[in-house]
Amino acid sequence: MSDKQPKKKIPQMTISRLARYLNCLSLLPEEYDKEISSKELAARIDLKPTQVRQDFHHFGGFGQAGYRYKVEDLIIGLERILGLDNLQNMIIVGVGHLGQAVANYRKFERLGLNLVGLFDINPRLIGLTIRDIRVRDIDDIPEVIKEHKVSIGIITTPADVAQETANLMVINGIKAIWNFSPKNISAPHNVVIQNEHLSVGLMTLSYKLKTATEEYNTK
Amino acid sequence: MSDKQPKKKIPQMTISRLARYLNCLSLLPEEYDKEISSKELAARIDLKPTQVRQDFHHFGGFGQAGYRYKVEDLIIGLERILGLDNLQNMIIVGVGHLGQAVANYRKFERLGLNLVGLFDINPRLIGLTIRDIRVRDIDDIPEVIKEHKVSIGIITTPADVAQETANLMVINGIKAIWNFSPKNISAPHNVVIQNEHLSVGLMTLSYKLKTATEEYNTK
DNA sequence: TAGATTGTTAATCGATTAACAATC
DNA sequence: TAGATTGTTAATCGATTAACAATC
Repeated sequence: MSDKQPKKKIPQMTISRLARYLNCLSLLPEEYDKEISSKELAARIDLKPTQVRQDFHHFGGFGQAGYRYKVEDLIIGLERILGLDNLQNMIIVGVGHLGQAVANYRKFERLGLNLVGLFDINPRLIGLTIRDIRVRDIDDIPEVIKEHKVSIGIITTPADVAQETANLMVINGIKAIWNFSPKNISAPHNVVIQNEHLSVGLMTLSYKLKTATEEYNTK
Repeated sequence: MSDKQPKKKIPQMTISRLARYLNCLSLLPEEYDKEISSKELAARIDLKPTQVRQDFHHFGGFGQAGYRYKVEDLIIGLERILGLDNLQNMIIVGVGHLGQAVANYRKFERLGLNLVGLFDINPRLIGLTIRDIRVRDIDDIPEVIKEHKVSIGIITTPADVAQETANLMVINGIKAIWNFSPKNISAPHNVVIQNEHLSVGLMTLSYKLKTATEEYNTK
């Protein structure tokens, strides 16, 4: 009953929540090792139980009326929905601090994401080894993409070369781009782009701080 | 007409879009130097003109019927709404690659956000100077917060010390926390928290890649 | 049985889009 | 005037929440 393909488009917000459910489940303490209810899961990430069940309902549900969810079933189901069940190879272009920070992100392996290449133009960085991967010149990108069937490209370059980096990735067949540069990049519509714009988060924080301060001051 | 205080709670999505509007406006090419229409602005970030006007309407609007928006008015108005018009001081705790990447983020100054302290426990890092700021021991945090009236704390520590770092910030009076560690942190409800969880973005990308591939395969 | 649970439909709520008067 | 524009209300659309049958 948990294998239904969704007919309708799944809301973006539901996808974000699925990611948060999965995160939460993988960090669960001992006592929830085996089973968890929608109520308990919801409480842990500050949502309502019906929200959890409705989100799962898009995919036919992961449990059975009367029983609580089996944690293992949830994890496996969510991973399959999110496409984390089959291995994807990734490269990082731009090995400054941000690129090295991303390269050292510990969760990649567990998510079935495999880093196979690091690239830069800076001769000082080329030859360095990070996480057992040697930093290579960007000229080697086509070769590595072909050799490892890379599907995901991560851009951690300066903004002014982000677009040409994306172009290079697209030409060589990359299907998804995770963009950390502050500029929006464009690509053919069959290439998926996820922008990670720090400024949006920072401005949101600033807004929350402002409104919280105002509330406090008028009390 | 652009100074109305909103009575009702502003949707989170509206705030994110305001941030994107502001971003877009600050990157505008010459020809839009002076004025821009809701249609043009919307097109640049893939939205509908009515969405833009409705978002602005929450705050009473920024223009006048018949005229296009004055870019300068928009920028000033959005900055004020987002709380970017008065200076805030920030510190970064954790000066690994991620911390250094954030410290080097170029937009801070323009957004009225002022980095005044860098902290770590690693003796190798303490004493280093980044962006004219000397890395200090975390024991100095209380002193610096008091001296500079720091309101924003940025956590770029490993996950296992994220919560205690947050506690230290809260005790010393910090009002907003920008958390880059993969763990959710908790704080009193009068302290604002913005989590920046990479895994959510990465899982979203993975989901998009999966569904795009499926579509392609069934065509 | 009583209490707790999920799946699922229906009701509510909120956000986006459309329509249009007012203005230039 | 005709065309373009914003502000603002109304209509539509979609997402969240509530309710409840089925199940344990």
